[in-house]
Amino acid sequence: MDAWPRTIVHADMDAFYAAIEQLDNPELRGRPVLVGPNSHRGVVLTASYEARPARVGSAMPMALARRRCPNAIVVEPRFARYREVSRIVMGVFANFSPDVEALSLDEAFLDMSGSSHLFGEPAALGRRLKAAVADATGGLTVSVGISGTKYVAKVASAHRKPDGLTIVSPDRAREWLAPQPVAVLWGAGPKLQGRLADLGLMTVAQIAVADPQWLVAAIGKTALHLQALSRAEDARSVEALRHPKSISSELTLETDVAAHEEIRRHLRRAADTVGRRLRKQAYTARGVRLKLKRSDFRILSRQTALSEPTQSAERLWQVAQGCLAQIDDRGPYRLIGLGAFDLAAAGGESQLDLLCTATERSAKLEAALDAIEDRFGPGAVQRAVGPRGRGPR
DNA sequence: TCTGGGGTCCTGATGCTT
DNA sequence: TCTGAAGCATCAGGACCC
Repeated sequence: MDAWPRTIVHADMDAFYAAIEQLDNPELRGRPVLVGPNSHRGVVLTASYEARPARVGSAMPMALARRRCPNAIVVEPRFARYREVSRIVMGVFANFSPDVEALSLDEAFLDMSGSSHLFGEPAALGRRLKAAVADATGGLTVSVGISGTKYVAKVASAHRKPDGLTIVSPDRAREWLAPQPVAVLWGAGPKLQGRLADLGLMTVAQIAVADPQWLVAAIGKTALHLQALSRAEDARSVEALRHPKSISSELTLETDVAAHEEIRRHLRRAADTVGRRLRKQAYTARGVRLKLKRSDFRILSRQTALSEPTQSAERLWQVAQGCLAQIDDRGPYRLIGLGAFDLAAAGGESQLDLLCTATERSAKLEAALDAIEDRFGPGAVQRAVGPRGRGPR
């Protein structure tokens, strides 16, 4: 079929975390549910559809969400459970296509090009995929968008939520996008939307026909990317195997801190977490980045390139302390984070790293600590038994 | 209203090399 | 030997996404 040179599916689970809580606990069904930490600095991770008429949604401060929706039930997130259901959902997707690109726990792209003989035309394929997900999960719904590019498929899946199925034939994709607001363009967040509005550009159609030189002069090279999307041009393929470029851990503190000793303590926790993830996922890092968020929300960061790749928490911590020493600022800080970047598949570690890794912790203990942090949140082990990764010598 | 955590990508400034 | 330009890499910060 000429109109469908490629068939790309975007599948996005509806209010995933909240829907799982309602699935597991019948008392929550039909009631407004907010999933997120119930701390004074927490934000909503997911709001169930029953809560959304009260104008609450993801990333909203929990305190505000509770004011707007006082009858909502707040549920602490259970990421281990969400990962478990995610594996089931991804397994369903894998039954439909060998090319599945997971974007997060609750959404994925599937390349279904040339499989109409197996699953039928796009509408039939969409219905079968939705039914299979509901069947495998005990009733969770997924919104599906199908088109000829990743971008249009993604916009289509969000078009009719929840439990939607939107099919946009590639030959009318540009026409379908045209009347939509610029906010649907991937990469146009609140800041850029404001700048585009200042230029009188409110719809996708206006971006599509704007003079590219003028647009680049006005908003920079991002303009070319936006304009390609506005014309439904997106050649990216579905990539089943993607390697992470960085692994990080950060924590917003209950109260701001300024003392270096306390900052170092939090860095130790972050280094333990990042080191553990590096080892678990079999990567080494050649760079360490320290991140501090001041009370006024200004973010400071310092990074250091390593001469030797590492996956040792001890090494990450040492380097992060060096980064901390470079910062000429007294704080206080509300967030402390540590990231490892310039990742490579592990295998060529130095003898020193292997020694560090071997002596730091056994794999069994790692798994147990993982489970504890999953159950009780980041930093739970440190809160209970003190800084991790400094076992008896 | 008062703003999480884990990521990716882009941009401008700066410093190094040729 | 010195200097400036160009190209490139790195760094810090910002915006964005889920």
